Amino acid sequence: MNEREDLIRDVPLLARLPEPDLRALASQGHIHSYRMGAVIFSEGDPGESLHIVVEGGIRITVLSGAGVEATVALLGPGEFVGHLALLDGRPRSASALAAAQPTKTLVVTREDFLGWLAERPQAAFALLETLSLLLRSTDEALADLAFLDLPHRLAKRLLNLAAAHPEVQVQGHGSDGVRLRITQAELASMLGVSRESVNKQLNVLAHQGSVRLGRGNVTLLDPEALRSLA
Amino acid sequence: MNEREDLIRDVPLLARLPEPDLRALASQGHIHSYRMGAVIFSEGDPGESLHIVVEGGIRITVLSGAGVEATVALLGPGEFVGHLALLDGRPRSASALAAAQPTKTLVVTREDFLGWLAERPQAAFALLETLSLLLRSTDEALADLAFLDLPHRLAKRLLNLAAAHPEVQVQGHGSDGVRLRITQAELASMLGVSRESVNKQLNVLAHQGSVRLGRGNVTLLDPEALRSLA
DNA sequence: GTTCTTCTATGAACTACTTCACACAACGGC
DNA sequence: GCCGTTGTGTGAAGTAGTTCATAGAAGAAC
Repeated sequence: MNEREDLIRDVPLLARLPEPDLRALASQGHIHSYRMGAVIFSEGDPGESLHIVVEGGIRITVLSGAGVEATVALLGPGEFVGHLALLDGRPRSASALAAAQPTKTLVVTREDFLGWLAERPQAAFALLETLSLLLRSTDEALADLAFLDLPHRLAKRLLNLAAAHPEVQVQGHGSDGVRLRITQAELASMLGVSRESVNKQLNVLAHQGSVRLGRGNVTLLDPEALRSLA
Repeated sequence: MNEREDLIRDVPLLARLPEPDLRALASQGHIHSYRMGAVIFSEGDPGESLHIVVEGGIRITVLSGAGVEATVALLGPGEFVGHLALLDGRPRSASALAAAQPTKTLVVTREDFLGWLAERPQAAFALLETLSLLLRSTDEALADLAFLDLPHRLAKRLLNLAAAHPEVQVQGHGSDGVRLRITQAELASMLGVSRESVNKQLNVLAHQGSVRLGRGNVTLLDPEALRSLA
């Protein structure tokens, strides 16, 4: 139970909620398990639940225009998907797959959530504030995409990812850094550009010494240099 | 007072509210007047109020990177700006100017709004749903920008604008259509491309007969053709 | 009516990305 | 160990957008 509560506290949508409310919500959740590659939900499905990653990972994909599948986000433990479904009950706007083996999620259904919310006016208040902040950051991402070129956007995204996943703090052989577990293809579809472009720009950064590249990971060596770029 | 109430009902953020709640909120608002070009608020200002356009128009601008001012939206009567300020009280993320002469806005301050909201748990609920829909549409716009090329985005935007401003329904000399009062430069900065590109693409549409171009306006002649493009 | 400003129109040169093609390195399965 | 798969690295050719330059037409200012 305590583990669930910790998880739910890390969901930005819910983080500002008072402690007892969190506890009550966590106690209503159920744990689901998925095999690697299993479909958690598909684009167009009725949206009925929030999934918080307990173990493993979730890959969020959308079908863009010509049926090309693009990965728009990768979620690790503590991250979540489906928050909008709780509030408006609309169909899923993206698909979610278990990306790592074994993936467990804490599931909160819309029904449970709404029942819980109805008894807690204070919580609705906190949620409004949080949603509004979310909306701001999406607006900012939109402006970035429209106005910034790839070098800027890449630097910004790397810093964002580093801030969101403070997990792996690599130290040793003369260079510290934050290591992001992400492929260049995944970065590319988050940035709305091709894999090759990301690769080239990452190599520019690598030659400057701002990052170190590896298979399936990028290590940020000089966040300050990136920040001045972004 | 009744006029105010009508206005507030047209704000998407508030439209789902029960009638008496709307009335109460409207009665707390004040009418402000601005001369053409007057600054309503500036990027970075503390966000303390919602403005609903009563008469005239508001131009929303942001400073992109190299200090280039871009118009991100144009608001006409019934439209509004500053909704996020009500909820999170963050600094303004864009500037607002009176675009037409004389511009009057109905202003609801954060303080009034929060006081009003505290007494209406039901309203918070409706707001959550609305905000969540807003967030979805912003997410969609983000995906469009990343995946769609200009012809698609332009067609989509024209249809969106037409749906949002059902005002001017032109009929006569053999061709009906919805006329949008917008310059090509404004369209361009909404789409994140150059004015020239918008002009060229609009002319492609004009030669197909889907739209008719005029100075400061675009008339949609064949919405179906646009829809199949978008 | 004349001038000034804003808006539309269009072409030429440039650039940031794209797609395609391919080489190779790392890891997992067996 | 070997092989299939997934990921990185890179160059060549193409393209959708850019900027710059320039022209004319419609309105607003006086």
